[in-house]
Amino acid sequence: MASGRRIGAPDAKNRAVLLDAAEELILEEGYAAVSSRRVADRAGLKPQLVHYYFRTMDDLFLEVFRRRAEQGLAAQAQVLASPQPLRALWEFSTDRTGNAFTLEFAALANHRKAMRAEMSLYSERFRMQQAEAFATILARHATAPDELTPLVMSVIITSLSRIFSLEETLGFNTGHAETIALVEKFLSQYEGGPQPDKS
Amino acid sequence: MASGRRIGAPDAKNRAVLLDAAEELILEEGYAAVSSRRVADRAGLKPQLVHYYFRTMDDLFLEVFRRRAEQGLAAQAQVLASPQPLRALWEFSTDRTGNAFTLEFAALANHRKAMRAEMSLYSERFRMQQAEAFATILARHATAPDELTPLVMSVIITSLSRIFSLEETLGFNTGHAETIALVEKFLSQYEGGPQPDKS
DNA sequence: GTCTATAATCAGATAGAC
DNA sequence: GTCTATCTGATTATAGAC
Repeated sequence: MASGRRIGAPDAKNRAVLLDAAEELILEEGYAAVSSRRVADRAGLKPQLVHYYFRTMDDLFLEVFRRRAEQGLAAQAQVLASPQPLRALWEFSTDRTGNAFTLEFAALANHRKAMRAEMSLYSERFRMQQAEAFATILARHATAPDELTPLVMSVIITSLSRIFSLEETLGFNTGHAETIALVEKFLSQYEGGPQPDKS
Repeated sequence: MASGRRIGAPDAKNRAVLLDAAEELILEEGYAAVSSRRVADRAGLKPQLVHYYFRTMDDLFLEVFRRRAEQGLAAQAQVLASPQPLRALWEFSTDRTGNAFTLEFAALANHRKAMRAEMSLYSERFRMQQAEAFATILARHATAPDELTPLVMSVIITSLSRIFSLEETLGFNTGHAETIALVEKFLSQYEGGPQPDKS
């Protein structure tokens, strides 16, 4: 028995309201600005409720992360089912909001063991999901050099798009246009030119 | 006149002591854990002194950033003077400590205007310094495709090494070995194999 | 030029009321 | 199962003492 304190039901309505409020705050002001008081204010609830539904603030952060990560995995699965999965992933990985979250959680994970473990786990799942989708594409292209495995493509695409997104958020984009042109050339080589989305 | 409050001399000894303490704390526990009390404790000084030498905590962060950034630019200039600048930059950009700082400051910059402006400025200087050094290398290689400009090389090398460093800090390295092998091949193509450093 | 006493506010967490 | 009164301590910042 770790503690006699009781905790709210996982499906309680106010629990979700608090998660939403915390998520918004993380995005708008960063994880460091997220306190029980501010979360509660935004949710229209009393601050003590944060500690009723989440044992500690770190628990709250973990739950927000898990929720976003699961949504992200589902969204990425959709994206990878596109007829041009490389191109689709490139667009997907450039998403500003998604990358803003990743930055916040990475900063948190850097100093909190539980968050680090969780992020590592989900990073693996994201990357493997990408690699599996790319394996199909590359099988069709005998021209691909041996070194360009699905995993390598996944690493390069997400690394570049993440840094681009981050730097653009900082208001800095030197060298982006030229590099995007190179990526574009690469994408066209493996999937053909950009096709208008019919969905 | 913004405020009647006085501020400590820029070259005062305790000012540097506080900067050192803040820098250590940012690295070890993250910017969110940096308070005037904790900085002062580590420096062996009274908390109020932080506000004597730095008007606000944000000013302190800004000063820590500037100091590191200037040191970084000097270090990078040395590195780029190497006989194998591409290879040297690749090693340099993989530095864990440097990337940990960048992560913290990026998270801060995401929500603070002054920090964002400062980071943008220095990012530009780092990138241009790299691109200028690479221009010399690429001039010797008529085999380089047109798209692979010095700026593009700079973007790709730093993007990959940053993400690698970050992911490894999280304890996650899926796909790294394969991608590094590809980078290695690329480096050898432009600069020859790894040479033992004689310095 | 250097430092401190003090103000005003906010923080996470828990025991206990409904 | 849901919520609140309350404790204890930390936070930034300033006005004023040396």
